[in-house]
Amino acid sequence: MDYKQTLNLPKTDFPMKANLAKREPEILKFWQDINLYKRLREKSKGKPLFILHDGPPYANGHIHLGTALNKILKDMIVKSRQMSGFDAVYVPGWDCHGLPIEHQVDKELGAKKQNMSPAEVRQYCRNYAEKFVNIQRDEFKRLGVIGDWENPYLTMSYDYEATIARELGKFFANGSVIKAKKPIYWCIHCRTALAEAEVEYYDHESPSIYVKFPFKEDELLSFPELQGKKVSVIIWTTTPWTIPSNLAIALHPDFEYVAAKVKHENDSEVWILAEGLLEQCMSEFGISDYKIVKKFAAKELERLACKHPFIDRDSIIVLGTHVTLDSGTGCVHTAPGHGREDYEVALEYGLDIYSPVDDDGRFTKDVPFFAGTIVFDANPMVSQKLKEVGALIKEDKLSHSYPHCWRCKQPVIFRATEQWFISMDKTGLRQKALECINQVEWIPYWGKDRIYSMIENRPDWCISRQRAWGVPITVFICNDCGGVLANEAVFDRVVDLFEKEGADCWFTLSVDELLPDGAKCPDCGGKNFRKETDILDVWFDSGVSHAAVLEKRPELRSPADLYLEGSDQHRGWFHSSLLESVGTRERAPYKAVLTHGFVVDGKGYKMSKSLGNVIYPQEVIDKYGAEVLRLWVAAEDYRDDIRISMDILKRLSEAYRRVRNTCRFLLGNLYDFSPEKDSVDYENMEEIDRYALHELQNIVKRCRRAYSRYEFFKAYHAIHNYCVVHLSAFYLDVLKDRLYTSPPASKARRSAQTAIYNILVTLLKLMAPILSFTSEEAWKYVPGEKEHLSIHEEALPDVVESWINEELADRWETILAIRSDVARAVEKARQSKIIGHSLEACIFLALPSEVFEEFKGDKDLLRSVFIVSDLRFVPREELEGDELSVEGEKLPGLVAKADLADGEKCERCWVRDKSVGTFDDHPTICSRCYHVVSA
RNA sequence: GGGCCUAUAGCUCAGAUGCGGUUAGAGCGCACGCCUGAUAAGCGUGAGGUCGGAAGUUCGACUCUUCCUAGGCCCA
Repeated sequence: MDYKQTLNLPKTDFPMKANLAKREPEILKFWQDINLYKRLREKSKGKPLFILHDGPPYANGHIHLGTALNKILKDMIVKSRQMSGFDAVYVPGWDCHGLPIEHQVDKELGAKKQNMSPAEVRQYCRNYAEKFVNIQRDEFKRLGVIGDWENPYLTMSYDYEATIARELGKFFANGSVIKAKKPIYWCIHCRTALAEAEVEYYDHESPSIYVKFPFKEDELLSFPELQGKKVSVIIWTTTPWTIPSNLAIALHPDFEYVAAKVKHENDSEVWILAEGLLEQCMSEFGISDYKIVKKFAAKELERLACKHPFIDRDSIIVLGTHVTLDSGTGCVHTAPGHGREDYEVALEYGLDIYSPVDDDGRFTKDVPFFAGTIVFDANPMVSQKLKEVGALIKEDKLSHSYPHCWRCKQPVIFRATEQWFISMDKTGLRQKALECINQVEWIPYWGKDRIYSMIENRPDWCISRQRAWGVPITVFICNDCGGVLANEAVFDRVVDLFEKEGADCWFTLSVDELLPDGAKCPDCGGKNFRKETDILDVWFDSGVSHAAVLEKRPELRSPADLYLEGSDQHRGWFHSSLLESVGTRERAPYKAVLTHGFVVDGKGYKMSKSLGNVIYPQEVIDKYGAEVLRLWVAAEDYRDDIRISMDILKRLSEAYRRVRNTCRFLLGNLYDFSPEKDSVDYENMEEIDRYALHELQNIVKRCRRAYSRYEFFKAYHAIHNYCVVHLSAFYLDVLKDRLYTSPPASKARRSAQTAIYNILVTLLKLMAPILSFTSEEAWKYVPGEKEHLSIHEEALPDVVESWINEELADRWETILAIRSDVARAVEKARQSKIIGHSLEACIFLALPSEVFEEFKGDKDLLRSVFIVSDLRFVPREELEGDELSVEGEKLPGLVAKADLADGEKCERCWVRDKSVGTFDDHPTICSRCYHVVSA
């Protein structure tokens, strides 16, 4: 007889092999077909809202691991909150305006662009953005991210553009917008102002020159020892082209300066520089023969005037704490129109913000010798000129970190131009923002310090750009007096038009069509206007998303519960959103802000094409499936840098298989189980099954706590560990005998099935926010009636208090300790070739007396837990000295030994038993099986 | 150059409140073995860290301080 046929072996169609690359799209289609997002919304009506407001990625290019990580994290949060009883609405968005797209379009259009109107170029940009919105949408959906993908928000949609204009109007109305000349980063190649966020630093080779600025003759009257001498201040610069714009020389107020007598080109001269740099400079100049003739405190030289080396103009001495002794001479060449610190110190001293450079980077007509020259080309010419006038001490080259344009990668310049700013202090914006920061929960906590110091120290917000693809600064300039028309009526009119036609109409309609009736210049009463042609910084666009999305959509609200982005957004979106919201509403647009780190390679280095360590999401999806990518996001502590490598992914895919297989085994043993009909009441369940349910509650507790704190790595470890240690290696292994050999409908078997059914359902729900595909796939195989079509409509399991039994847990902790020591005894016997499978063993066990007292009546329970054929309690002395015996490690005082069990192996249940061979009609099976088979 | 952050076994994370105190724990991977009724599965055993480095505070530090190194984000 084939006794195997009489066993209840596991059966399931749930495949062992995931084949995720193929199966995931089927599950995605299922979600699409049932319209999961819509179903979730309908079923969640009336539940408390949880709003995770999506930060809009830029609609350019394909997604990368960073964006994938971000979206998966958001998805796991939204799903876990949804399953925790919230109505977790998720509206994804895209940032559509801005230079990168315009740049790409420039490339595609090439020369054709010259003949196109701004409106036509904008249409091209719009199409370009739309294309990548669609691409990225598909890529995000492929990751299993559930959201309102049919109705995302786009910063280029008409209503969004109208909101941008409306919000800008509020800043004009409250008086915080100012127009000012200010040095800003300027890309002469792109002919545009760049935000701080738009420059990147690369190494660049610059000239390095030391230049003499001679004192005016009568400036040194108070220093008799310098009378009649040729005295100069020595400066150092790596931008010779800014020398024509020099208006001052900055010294540090706390440094000591010296006048040193030197011989230079056969002339006796006196040079002034910082004492701390004297030696270094002299050796640099190759001058060994010098003598200090006087020392100064910087203060003594303040406001004295030097002569510009080749222009008839003074250069006065100013004091500034930005001066350092790291390099140069301690005397800093200051061109207020060409440097941030130069500018600031110039404001203090009332100097002109002089910047005689045009949009193309050419010197204007005011500049003698170099008018019309591109500034970078002027570098050698300036050096030459300085040499001619005898002002150049030394010329060299220096490789250093220098700002470059983020798009064209060309070096940028600092240049003062007329720009629009939102003032940080005029209306107290900075102070109010700092106060609001304290109202927000920052996760991790140090994010607060980070953004606080950024807001504390940032300059005014430059909101204007000289480009085409963006929302215009919708104000009018009076042709007669240059006054600005930016009142409520203007903005109301523009907002109306934008809502109907989009911001493009600013470019297609005439001034008269755009102006509200009866518009007059507030300054001169004039009626002739031109449009401002600058557009807004795109950070302003995304910064108003709380107004354009959270406040506008009925299903959302502001402030959001959570903003979640990479830690770079402390200066980006968190920052601009805060300023916009505080500036117009006096409160932060978010209650909490969560940040994650950056994706780096397996060694902790950032990913870059040049290092060749870039991994693309698509590679991972093709090879392992999006599920493994999700598991990666879950497994890593995202608050730090997040490492990824093919090795890490391989590990994760193995961990995935383990979890999947555990689910499969659970399913396989439920093929004939109906939870409604076959469940056994808790009180009637076997002890070990009740213990399993107790342990299950621990994992529920751990996961729920982890989810509530967004600590997915803890949930992942808890789930994985549970599957491997508790289920696979212990509980399920022990259960096999009972599940397989008992009569199918016996209470013993139904008890086990009741436990594993509950375990399975609980486990799948706990997994669902992370392993969204697999939990959904397995959900379909779970027996019994289900209320919902998708597991994502279910709630996370609650802790079942009545299943918690600490007393039972204590008892089983001891059993597991004994089991662990017994396993070592079994292993010893195995190594000695006495047994193979543990079922061949009989365990001889000596326990400490109090433990023995507790378990002496549980021989058969322990036997089954050890998965052996026989168990005998023996006195300690009987085992001591036996080379097969093992001392207890987990349970000190225990001694255990494994030996071959008596009797024959039952062909059906594989237990060795003396009863095998005693039944004439079934001579190869044991009495236990005999009763099952002959029943 | 400045601000913030990180650094525990080959890998991913721990030791539940951003607080110093028994021989630093898991899982994975690895090695060896078993099983062939979870089988491109399953089980067992074992070997691996002195907590990035140095100094200091302390009766005592992986946990506190300083400095250094490496890496990340932001800024210059």
